[in-house]
Amino acid sequence: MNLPPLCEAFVQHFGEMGSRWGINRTVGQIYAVLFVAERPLCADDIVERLGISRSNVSMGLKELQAWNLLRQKSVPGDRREFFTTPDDIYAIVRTLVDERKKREIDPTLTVLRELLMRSPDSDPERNEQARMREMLELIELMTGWYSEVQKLE
Amino acid sequence: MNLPPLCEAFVQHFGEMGSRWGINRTVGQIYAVLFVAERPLCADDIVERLGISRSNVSMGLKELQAWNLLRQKSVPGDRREFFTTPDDIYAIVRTLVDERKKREIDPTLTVLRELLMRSPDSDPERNEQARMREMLELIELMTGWYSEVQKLE
DNA sequence: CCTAAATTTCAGAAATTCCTGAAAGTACCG
DNA sequence: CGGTACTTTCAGGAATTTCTGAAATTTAGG
Repeated sequence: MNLPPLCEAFVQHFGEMGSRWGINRTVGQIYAVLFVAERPLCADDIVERLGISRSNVSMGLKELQAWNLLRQKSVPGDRREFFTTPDDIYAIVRTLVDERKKREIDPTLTVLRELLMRSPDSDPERNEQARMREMLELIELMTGWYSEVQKLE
Repeated sequence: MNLPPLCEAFVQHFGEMGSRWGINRTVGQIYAVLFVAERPLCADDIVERLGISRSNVSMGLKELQAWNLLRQKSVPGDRREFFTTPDDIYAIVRTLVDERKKREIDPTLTVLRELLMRSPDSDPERNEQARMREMLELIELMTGWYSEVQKLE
């Protein structure tokens, strides 16, 4: 890793946290590098700083874009793409929360609705159903609040 | 898997979500089984319902306990341990959020404080430092709010 | 079109995580 | 104690995820 000491420690930490955050080590490190960089970086800058393969960087950037966590800058007369994280950290956090909701909550909401929709009340699994319905209602309540809060912003 | 169809679908879904939630498939499935069960279950009940090895269940239960997500019941005259999820789903969610904060946020808070503490302001990495400080301040703000809300409950 | 710079894809190697059966541990009872 | 019913630990095999280099694809000039 080819970074000054403070940055290196920061990047290492984000790598380790990456796994706990459902992204992998490399993706976490790429984000950390972009986050502290004082100018937009291109893929090869990241290769150089992290000492990982070019293709790995490409995949990592793709994943971060799928998470909506990057801004793309192009420099006129330069064919390469440059990337930054949004300047406003609060915006980053909002995006993170949104995306996690999309991946971690919404699918469950959908599945619970479907399951409960198509099973009759007279089911032999009546009790289990009640428990699932309870869960569904709590999730609906909480996502409802969340989308209210989102509107206010 | 030895479960009635609605439950099986529910359990399968929680297995798949498990990975997105930082626990693994089996642990997710174990929790789902306990969640819908209408009585406390012992380890062998879970083995039977999920068709996985006894030792895997043991490890899964241990992990769920580390997450504080189980209640333990003992039946007098029976040597086995029985487990349930808390009845109050809202309590489950609170625990989940607490534990995730503990694993996903608090370590970062600690590391950032340490890093920024020991590097002088005159550092050549002044710019990167500023960005890290910004992040630290936002996390402090947010965890501060969170502990206020916690007190109210 | 053709070339060259840059990016993406992807098969399989490397690393990591998960799962199992066997063995060891624990606790209770007679 | 010795036996029994249950639980935990753990080495190593199975499965999954991550990473790489080589090849394919895209893009912008000339």
